[in-house]
Amino acid sequence: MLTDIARIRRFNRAVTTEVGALDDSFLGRGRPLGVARVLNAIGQSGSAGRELGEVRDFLQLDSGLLSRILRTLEEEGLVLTAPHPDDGRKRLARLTAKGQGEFAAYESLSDGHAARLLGGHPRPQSLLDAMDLIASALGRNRIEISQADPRDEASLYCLTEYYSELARRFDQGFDVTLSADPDAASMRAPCGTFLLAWSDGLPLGCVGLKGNGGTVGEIKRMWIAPSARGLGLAKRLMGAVESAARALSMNTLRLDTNSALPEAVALYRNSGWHEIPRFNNDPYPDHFFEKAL
Amino acid sequence: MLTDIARIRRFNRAVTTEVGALDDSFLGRGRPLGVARVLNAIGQSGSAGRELGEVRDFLQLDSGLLSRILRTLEEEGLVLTAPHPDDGRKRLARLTAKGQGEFAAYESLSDGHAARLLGGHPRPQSLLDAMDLIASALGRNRIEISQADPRDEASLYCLTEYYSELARRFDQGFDVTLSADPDAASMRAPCGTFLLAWSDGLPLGCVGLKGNGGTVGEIKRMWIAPSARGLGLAKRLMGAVESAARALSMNTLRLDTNSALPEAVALYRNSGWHEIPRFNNDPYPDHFFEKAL
DNA sequence: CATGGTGCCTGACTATGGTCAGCTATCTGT
DNA sequence: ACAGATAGCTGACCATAGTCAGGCACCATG
Repeated sequence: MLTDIARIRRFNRAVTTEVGALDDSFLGRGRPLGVARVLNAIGQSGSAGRELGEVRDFLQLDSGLLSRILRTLEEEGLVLTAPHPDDGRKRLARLTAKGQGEFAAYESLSDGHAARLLGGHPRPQSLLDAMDLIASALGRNRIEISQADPRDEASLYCLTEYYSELARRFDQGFDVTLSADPDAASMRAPCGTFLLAWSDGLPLGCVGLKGNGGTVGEIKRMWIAPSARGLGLAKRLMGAVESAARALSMNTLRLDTNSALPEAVALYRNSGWHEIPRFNNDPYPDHFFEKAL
Repeated sequence: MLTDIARIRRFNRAVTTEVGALDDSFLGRGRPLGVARVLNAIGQSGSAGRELGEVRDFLQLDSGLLSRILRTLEEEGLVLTAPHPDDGRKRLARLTAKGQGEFAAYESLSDGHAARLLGGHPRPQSLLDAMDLIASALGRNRIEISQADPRDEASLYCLTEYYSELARRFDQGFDVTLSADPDAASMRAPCGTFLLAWSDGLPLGCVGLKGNGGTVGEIKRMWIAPSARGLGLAKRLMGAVESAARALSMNTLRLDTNSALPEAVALYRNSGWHEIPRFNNDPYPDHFFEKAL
């Protein structure tokens, strides 16, 4: 039978072959895979250097093995290690100029690979969306939530996606400048906060907490990337933003939303929020919620 | 910047981790990966046995290495090898009953993995579609065209998809029983043929050639899976079916189509077909083409 | 029936990844 | 100051994968 499982197998085979090919291209620079992986792990962290423990966790390497690989890289003149300034037991590894060159060479191998794949496809955007969906499905446990500035690039990316989704879903369209606080100024420390959900370097969702120093906060701009919907990320983000609110000594949260976003309305109803009368003059919302912390 | 390349990288990382996890689960049965892979390669070919050369090509193994792995499997009582009946130099490997048990255990590990992935996702159909799209993009060079019976399961799968796509795209819907030759009887040897495009066990497209023993043939039921569109597969299928027509001593091909399928009309116009007057009473088509071979 | 080619096997060897015990230096808490 | 924990290093060891030359049996040709 042409089961779903056959389709997954085909995917696995295609991807395994592809990953193998990528590994082979990594071997093209005359270095064993393990060494190349360590070089890349160190290179990813920029010039600040990276703690060895971090590298070990990231690559799942044994301490002894990493140590030996580092010696190899040091002998090649690609990596320097130095004691950690705050903790003499730890060491930091960083790339030398030569190491940065090698790192860049690996990067461009892998980028070229990606560009070739995209360039050869008739619908690159669908391909990327498909990749996002699969990466989210496979990596759902590795999504991390962290604080950010709403003016950061990743935040702006999420907000732009959010606004354009609102524009698509609201009958009357959406213009952020008509909404209160369009530049998110009050979603920063010390009064508020802004959270991003990250998955392997790609932001998958955001939520803002607007405060004025008092005990009442307002949740704004909650958005989840389409590829990550249904994985429980909205609940996690809401939980995280409630914790942040408590940490800012708030005891009441409010939010507004629109019935054109039924999944959001349902989420609020199912997680302890209750409807209250309109509390602002924003033209878009038609539902208003409050929650006691 | 949040480039497309960052998204591909994230996909690569997610998938590499996943493939690693799959490999780990393969190691769960106390056998090294290479041995497990050979066991699976032999098991896939059913009870007939598989030529060692085939296994070597499939797994990209060195002859010596395969030989040793086979000895391991024989010692474990999982595999039997015997000389090839037609060529004493070759050998055939097949699973013993115990080997089939182990093979089934590996299969169910991998199926369980797949089922868990699908079951844990809110939109399994989107996930499968995304996998198809990616597998087609990665494996575009490995698509093979072969002859089939239109009553085979894979053919029926393609035809069903084809009919339901027509039903979606035609304003008036589509009912195959209103069309001439609904059961594809004349698309089989010796007068006609039916071709399938295969990618790693999944049929991605089909085309029928209807003949009556004369020099005029008719192309019917050309369909390409959505995930494989734009990769040039339609051109390949048309080329293959034209060769098949020549082999059946045909010198003229005809076909009908509908302006609701503009990509098909464009393909015919761009590959040597010219429009002719209606040549049947089929209720659906509104364009008719002919090509001299 | 000789010749060269093919498929498979064996033995010898290497590289890579990975494990583990034990060591030193350093930090943390009391 | 001291005990115990922690981070990293080293040496010794092992398993797996992979390479290569040479050999044997068999096949296809003339």
